[in-house]
Amino acid sequence: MFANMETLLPLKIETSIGADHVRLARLAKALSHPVRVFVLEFLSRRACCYSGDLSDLLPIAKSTLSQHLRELKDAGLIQGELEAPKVRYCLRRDNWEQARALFGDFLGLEA
Amino acid sequence: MFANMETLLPLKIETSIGADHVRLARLAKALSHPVRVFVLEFLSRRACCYSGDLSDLLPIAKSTLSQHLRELKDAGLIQGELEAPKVRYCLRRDNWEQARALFGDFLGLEA
DNA sequence: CATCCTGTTCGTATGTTCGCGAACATCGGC
DNA sequence: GCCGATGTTCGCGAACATACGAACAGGATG
Repeated sequence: MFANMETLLPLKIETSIGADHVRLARLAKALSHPVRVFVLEFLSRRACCYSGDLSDLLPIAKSTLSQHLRELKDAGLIQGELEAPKVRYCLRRDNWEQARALFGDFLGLEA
Repeated sequence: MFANMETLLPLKIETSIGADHVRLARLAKALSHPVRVFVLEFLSRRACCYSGDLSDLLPIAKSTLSQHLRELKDAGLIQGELEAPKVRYCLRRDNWEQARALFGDFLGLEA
């Protein structure tokens, strides 16, 4: 047997899955629900929108929408600011660009 | 109140989430784990590979890898053929192209 | 200050994902 | 016909995801 058996696993990790794989998977997870895809597409066209705009369009409870928005926020893809009684959501352009770059690289696409 | 209140929800569905949102979310879900991202990237470079090749590289149990491969197969992104004692996995180019098109459209990227 | 409007958070229920080892299936070779 | 090599499927527990309504928070407005 190998004396350094316990070192093999870390070696495997290094030589296979890297930070970009994890990052891309994290982004893909954020995109892994139709509602979140819709929200991102919606926001990528308009500059910003209110939570209520989305709630009017989507056939889900407000609490559910709020949860999806939080996931997008946690993934760094959107940001929300309290504005009067409403909440204004915008795309986070910096991370959106990073996402485009990562997916583009992975899929062999370009801007 | 509206007399046709019960028709509003289907209307919402039609006017918001469409088939492409669902399709993209389905693909994103397949990409939502680092191991699956790695496998796809690996396969997109080489034409095909054996399950054992991946097992040698990845720090996970074979049964776990098999599960991830099945998910990619269910998503239509890869195909596996039994070849002697091994299993040969290849990218499904047709659906891979469709995935590239969907993501490209969504992200505003071109081939 | 009470109220309304807009969203978020909480609690809960239900199902899905992830990882493993054990057991099983399949095929070539002895 | 049995064995070994290679993967898949099964069964399980822990963790996470999805959805909802009820309850809560914060700011404008009467």
